[in-house]
Amino acid sequence: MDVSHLLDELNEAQRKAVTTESKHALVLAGAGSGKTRVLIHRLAWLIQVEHVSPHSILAVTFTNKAAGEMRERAQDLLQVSTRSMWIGTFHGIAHRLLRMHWQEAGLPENFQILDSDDQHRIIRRLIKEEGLDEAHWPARQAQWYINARKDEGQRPDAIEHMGNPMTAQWVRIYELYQASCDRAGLVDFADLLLRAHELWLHHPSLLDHYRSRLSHLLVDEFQDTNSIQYAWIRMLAGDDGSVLVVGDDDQSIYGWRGAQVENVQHFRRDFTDVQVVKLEQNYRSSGNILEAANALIANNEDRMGKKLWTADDKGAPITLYSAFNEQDEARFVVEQIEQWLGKGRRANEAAIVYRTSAQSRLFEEYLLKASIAYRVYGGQRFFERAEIKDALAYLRLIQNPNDDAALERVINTPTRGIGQKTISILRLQARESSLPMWQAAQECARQNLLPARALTALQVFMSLITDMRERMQDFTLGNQVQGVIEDSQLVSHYEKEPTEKMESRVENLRELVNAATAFVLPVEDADAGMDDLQSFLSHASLEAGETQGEAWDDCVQLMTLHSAKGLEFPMVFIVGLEDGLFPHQRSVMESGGRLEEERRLCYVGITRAREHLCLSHAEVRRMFGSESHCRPSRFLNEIPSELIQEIRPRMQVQRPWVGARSPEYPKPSSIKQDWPFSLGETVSHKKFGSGTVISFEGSGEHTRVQVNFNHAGAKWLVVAYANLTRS
DNA sequence: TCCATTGACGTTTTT
DNA sequence: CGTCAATGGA
Repeated sequence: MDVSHLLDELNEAQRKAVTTESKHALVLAGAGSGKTRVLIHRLAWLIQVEHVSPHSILAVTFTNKAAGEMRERAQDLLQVSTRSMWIGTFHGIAHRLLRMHWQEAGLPENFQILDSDDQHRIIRRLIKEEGLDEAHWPARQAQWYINARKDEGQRPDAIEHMGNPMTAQWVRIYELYQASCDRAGLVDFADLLLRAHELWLHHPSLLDHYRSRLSHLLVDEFQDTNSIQYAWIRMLAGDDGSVLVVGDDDQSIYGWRGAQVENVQHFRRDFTDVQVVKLEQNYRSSGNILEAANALIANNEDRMGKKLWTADDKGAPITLYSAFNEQDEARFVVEQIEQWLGKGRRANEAAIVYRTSAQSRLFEEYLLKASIAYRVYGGQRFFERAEIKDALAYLRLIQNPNDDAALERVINTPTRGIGQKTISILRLQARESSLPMWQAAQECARQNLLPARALTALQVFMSLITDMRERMQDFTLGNQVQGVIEDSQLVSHYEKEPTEKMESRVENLRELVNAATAFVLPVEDADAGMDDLQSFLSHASLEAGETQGEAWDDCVQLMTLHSAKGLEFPMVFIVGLEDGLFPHQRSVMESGGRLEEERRLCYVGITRAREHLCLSHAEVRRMFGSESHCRPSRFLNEIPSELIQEIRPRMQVQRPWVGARSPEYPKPSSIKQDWPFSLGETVSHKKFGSGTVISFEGSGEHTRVQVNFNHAGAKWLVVAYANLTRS
């Protein structure tokens, strides 16, 4: 068979990875080096050249987006159905296994997935019930503790607390939480992975079956795997499975979430016959940008070591703007974007990237003022909205009345006279008898433990749920959702809210009905024995849906550095490069590689840029209400200065004085009006060619401008005589 | 039950 | 400075 189409467009290193004859392969793929392409082509190679059955391939990623993209691209390249291939996220695949083998996994058939919000509520409630001081034992920390233990594969009984009362207390909370989830048939995200691992651990015959079936494993973003994911891969691979992992240790930015970069090193140790391939040719960024990235990341120790290079030119210099304060920074960035647009470039080619999400606000403000459309990544997701979760909670109760998280959510939403008192009686009863709350409620009714009024209210609620279930048994999914929203009277409940919010909430509920109506039960879910409702609910938890806006909208993109990973833009602004903000204060203080992770984050940011990279920092920034002077980020010093062109206004006006609040305070933007050009603008000169405006001086006919010419270097020119033109 | 005021707190986020 | 959650009064 002619396989040239699989190799033709690959470079040598990529080919080596795709055609490897070693049993295992570790592909160290630098940013923009075509790692997804390698993964896809390897997949196709296995099928078309090595004649591996698609049925035997498992490809895992971290995000649904990546999984979807992989399936799509594989489909395109192979021109055969990818349906029989297992392509998905770790969580998605674990979930599927648990649905198929719920009995062996010790789960009820109708178990539900608990998202982190629900998890938080449960834990908080539990800590209260225990009578613990919430200031001393914050639910957030307990949640973090539990998830961290699960990510390490530890169940409560396996944790040694060695007499440490602190640890003992956390373990106790973990135990209580787990018991409460088990009673309710709830499985949290970390539990999906842990249980999938335990499923094989405790059922060797099942493991054998999957080992012989899934003989070829492909793992994307390997540097982000945590202990349990790594253990799971190892277990599945066994002695005979073949594993190819792709990752970049320099882009490991999720250590704080349990990701173990060490897995990249361990892979070579734990697997035999591993071919290591480094992909270092970059197809994304210009030479200057890559050089900056290389120089920066070289400051990290313990790297596998890679050096990106490109066949392209050096490209435009990296620009650096030192703003007076965060307002000035935002103003500058927006002005640059206006120029970008003025050159006929598109808004969605530009991205503003920052360390903390709170930083987006000012940029939004200035973009709004300039009437430039923008989109902020990482807002609230569709299935996480309160009204959607309420509606889903009713559906979950229909599916599984023991789902305590769902019951607590809607037992009094809309208000139906079941107050805190009644609910705590139910909880108490549930705890004492180790029953889910639904059954505890029945018990309370039977034993007459409630005042008449509360009892009536409770019975109204319970029959509402029971009636819904019976009435809607044969409904289509869309009608079920519609029916639940009607019967629960959620719409009129939300209509009582202040106008603006209410409209979008009601609109969202309508959208939920649309989503349910359009939902098609995926074949693999049907295979795993799920019905429409169960599959829909699982999807809602596992992929909480689009953040907001459509990616293809022509908007300036605003996002944190974390969410920028995997994306690329012709024009990238990395803002807020100040010590304390980026690197973040908390990372500077804590040791243990935190600072190196920040540096990797910066590396990720830099390597998002294709043509233009613009860095900025503010000298004064208002944080938590008070102003603070900020040193430029140490990362700026780690980028060779010859790659950076500083754009620095030489204001005739005094620098804005700190804390000035007078309204007539001269804003940099109003000063700019007098100047024919703006900072950073590209201009051209008859003799010197084109260059960038980097500074101003004087006013009126004496205005001088400093231009850094691409060939002639930096020059001061009197605007009145120089005859500069915009380009 | 609902609204208003007060108080604590303040990375990064996908599943 | 802003947000969110908890508390307390009507």
